[in-house]
Amino acid sequence: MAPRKGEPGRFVSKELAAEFRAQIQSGALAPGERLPSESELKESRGLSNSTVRAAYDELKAEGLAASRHGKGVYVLDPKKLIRNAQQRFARQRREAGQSIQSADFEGRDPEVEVVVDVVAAASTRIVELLGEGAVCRRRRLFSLDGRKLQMATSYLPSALAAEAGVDQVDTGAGGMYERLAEVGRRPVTARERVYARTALPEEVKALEGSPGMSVFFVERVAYDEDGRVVEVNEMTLDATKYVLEYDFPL
Amino acid sequence: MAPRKGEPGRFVSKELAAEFRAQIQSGALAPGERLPSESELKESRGLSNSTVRAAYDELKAEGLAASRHGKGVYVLDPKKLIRNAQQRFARQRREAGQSIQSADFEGRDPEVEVVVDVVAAASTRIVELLGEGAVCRRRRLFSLDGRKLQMATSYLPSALAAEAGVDQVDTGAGGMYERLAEVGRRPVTARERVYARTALPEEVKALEGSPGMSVFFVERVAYDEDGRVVEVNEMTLDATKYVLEYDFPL
DNA sequence: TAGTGGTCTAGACCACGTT
DNA sequence: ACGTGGTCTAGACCACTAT
Repeated sequence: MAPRKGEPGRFVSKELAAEFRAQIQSGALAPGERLPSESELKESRGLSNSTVRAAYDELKAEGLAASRHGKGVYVLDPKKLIRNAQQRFARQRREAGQSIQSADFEGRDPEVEVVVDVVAAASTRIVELLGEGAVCRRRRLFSLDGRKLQMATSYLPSALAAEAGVDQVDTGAGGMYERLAEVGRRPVTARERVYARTALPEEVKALEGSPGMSVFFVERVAYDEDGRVVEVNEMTLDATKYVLEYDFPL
Repeated sequence: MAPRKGEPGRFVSKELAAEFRAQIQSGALAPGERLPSESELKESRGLSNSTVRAAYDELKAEGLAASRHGKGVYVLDPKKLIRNAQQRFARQRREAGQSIQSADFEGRDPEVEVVVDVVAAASTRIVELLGEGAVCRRRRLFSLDGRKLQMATSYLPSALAAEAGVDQVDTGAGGMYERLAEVGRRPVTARERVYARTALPEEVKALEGSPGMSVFFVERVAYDEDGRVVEVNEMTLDATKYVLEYDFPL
């Protein structure tokens, strides 16, 4: 066949991707709809399966579509959860007895799976931030409507964690930060560093996404009044479902 | 051949990627080094070129490596520029006559290409934020050491842009925000929304990156004292080269 | 001209989900 | 059993970079 017809730089798979991209963005293909199957396109357009796959891989990486093995490739919903770093910590929410994380979900009911384990060997980055010695690690997996959204791992100096009683699964009304405040170590400022990259294979599995999906990696460091680090939280967020929002003075 | 040897779920390309990923992260393969060529691996391991490519594509998407057509695949430098949203606007820098953007580059000498054009048809999102009518669009492309880092497009109400004189290429000492302050419309707060996804083909070309690379898309909206929108800036940043940093009170 | 990455074909086989 | 996505092969041809 003629894989190319015209000037160089025009590639069948890119054009096919562009075609579906346009249809998705114009709304001609609505969220939840199924794209044509590989074999369908292969036959109707005289392509090989790899070419069709390359096109679909592009759309999946951009967060426009996702595949379900054995079922098909589906258009994703472009709506995203807005995670506002400051609003999540608003005083009225904390005092109302809500946990910090629940503000992410705008009144919805997130399923949170909590794992607690004390870790002897922390990463060099965690040791750099929290100092030496064992740290208490709290790990959470957040879901909404059965879809995995975010993994979060919280690190604290082990002595502080024990003192504040946050080495338990249930940290009580107001969440962990209230417990820290009660022992005089209230976090008052935070710094977040945001990275973006394609998900590693294990992250794809954990978040139940497609290979090629983008993720945010967020490192949040919380400081008390004296500037001491009281918590480090490493988060991996599905970037196809999240927008990060930050307000600040100029 | 035997493409698989053992339990299912083990894939040659993923294992190959994991092997090089480990070597890169351990430092056994240093930044700037060349990975084995496709044909080399193809022969030495009895694989097809597509399998090797799949492995390298994974590394490229994760930002660990990048390919140069006709030359080879090279390990990327994991060091990143830290873009602190607040520090960029620190008063002392502005008053010292520095432009806002230059704080991104930590004393280095960025090459900035500026394009100015007035646009009649703005996107619906821009119209939603700035109101109707024409807007003045300033477009910049930032490079460092010849590597493209960031594209930024700034939108302002056209009347305001003309009044403040920022429809020129050179916005003068202190940059655009000082010009706005001089006409009584100093921006005092901002909100940034951060998206992450795989780069579109045109973005890959503009940033001179590899297909599959991740990018940040940042929408910054700046408000004056009265809460009016004075500027919207849409930025696309190479996520393999940038970390976004935000400080805030809790 | 030789070596490299980039795209594509034609076909095989596997794993998942449904009927 | 059948259709779907996911991986892989073996080989072709093109485009870019160097010599």
